[in-house]
Amino acid sequence: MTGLRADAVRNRRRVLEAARATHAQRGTALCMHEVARRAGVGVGTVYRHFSSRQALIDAIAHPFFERGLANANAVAKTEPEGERFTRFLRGFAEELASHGVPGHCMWDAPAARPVRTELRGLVAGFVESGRCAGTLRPDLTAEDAFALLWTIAMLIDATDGQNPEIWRRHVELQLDGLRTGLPGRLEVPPFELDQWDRFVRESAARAGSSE
Amino acid sequence: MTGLRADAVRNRRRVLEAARATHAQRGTALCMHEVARRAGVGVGTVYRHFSSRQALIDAIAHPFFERGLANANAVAKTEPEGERFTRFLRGFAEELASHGVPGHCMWDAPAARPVRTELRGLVAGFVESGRCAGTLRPDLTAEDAFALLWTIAMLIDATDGQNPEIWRRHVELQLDGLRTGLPGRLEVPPFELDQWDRFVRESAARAGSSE
DNA sequence: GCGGAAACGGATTCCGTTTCCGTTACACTC
DNA sequence: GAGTGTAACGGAAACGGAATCCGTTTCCGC
Repeated sequence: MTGLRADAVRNRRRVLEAARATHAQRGTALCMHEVARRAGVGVGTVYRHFSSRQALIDAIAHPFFERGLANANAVAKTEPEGERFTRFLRGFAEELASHGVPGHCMWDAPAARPVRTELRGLVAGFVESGRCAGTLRPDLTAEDAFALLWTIAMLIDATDGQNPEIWRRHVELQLDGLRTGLPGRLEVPPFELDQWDRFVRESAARAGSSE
Repeated sequence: MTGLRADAVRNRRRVLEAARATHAQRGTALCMHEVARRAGVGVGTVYRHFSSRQALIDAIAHPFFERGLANANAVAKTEPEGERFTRFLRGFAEELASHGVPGHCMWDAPAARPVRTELRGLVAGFVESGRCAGTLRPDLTAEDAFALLWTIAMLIDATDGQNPEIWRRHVELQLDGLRTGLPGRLEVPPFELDQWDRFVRESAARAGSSE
């Protein structure tokens, strides 16, 4: 990244800013011409820095995951074990709703991979803590939590965080349903992390190709 | 619809068949040229019958809802009150996974509106029965169920029904979480049907415009 | 300041949707 | 069964947006 020429650095920053501004208005339907125009550069330059539309959106997604991670770290530090997952999920949803969300795509954005991995580790820890503390059902897995996060993100993203009555209610219903209770054992086995990874990759590819 | 010239009727049928075949292979990323070629007609003809790509996809969505409705009717007739919602949701998910699903868009497809409305009424009935029978949590609303159906559909649709380990597990986790148990009262109020309708409309529009 | 590598910009290609209009052939009359 | 009005057809072309290509410009080490 360093070793870039001065004008290149400047333009890269401008393009990113323009992309963020455009994304804020148009969502993931942003158009490369418009980003270029706003940044005061040619389309070619946009493509020099971000090899595709998708790559540009990925780059925008990065700060979102960073905030998520900061959030998760705060939760890990300040919340009691039994409450961590609940607090994290609520915060995640609010964050998703208030700062425009890159859709499907963001779940596989290469730029954000390390951050996402770390975030995932923390979430897995929250699930474990909750189970040990006896506040989450004992057969809940980290992967179940990831899938849940994904569906909630879809619900929120579908209308860019409008309709809070709907997604807040959904989140609470979920949280309540995951508590320890008298529900029976699930007859369906848990799935593995790499199955989830594959799922995310495929769904992102599918969403990308049709867009 | 009737009063159409004989050749028009024939072509309309051919286009629909071709569209279904193409959709089965390519998902909602089908291309109008290809549909036209397969149907042995010109693109113009496709557009005469279906005013846009979206309209064509809507038309494909119709039979899906009809099968869903048939399914729901069967459930209403044969299953005990307390089990209806569970059985319906499982069947809905399997159906979604096995017959290619039109994505976001289908939830607002005008062609399927009457069928969808009827289906929705039945689902509301299932929720009510479950609550009365004491198998579903008493604060669950029909609208909660619709939102749940939507998120499950997204999960399944994201990889066209591949990854059954993931979505089956998710469905069972949901069903188990909705049972009567000792979970607390939700602090978040239920939302209204028209809020849900607005949500669906907006999300479909958003998904459509970016495709 | 000079040379050449790096970066630029936008015309161009590519690909998919949608429109438009000259042609075709159905259906109805006599 | 020929004649006529018109619904329906087909496909060429316009359009819109992503991605590429290449001639031009700018930077920076010497």
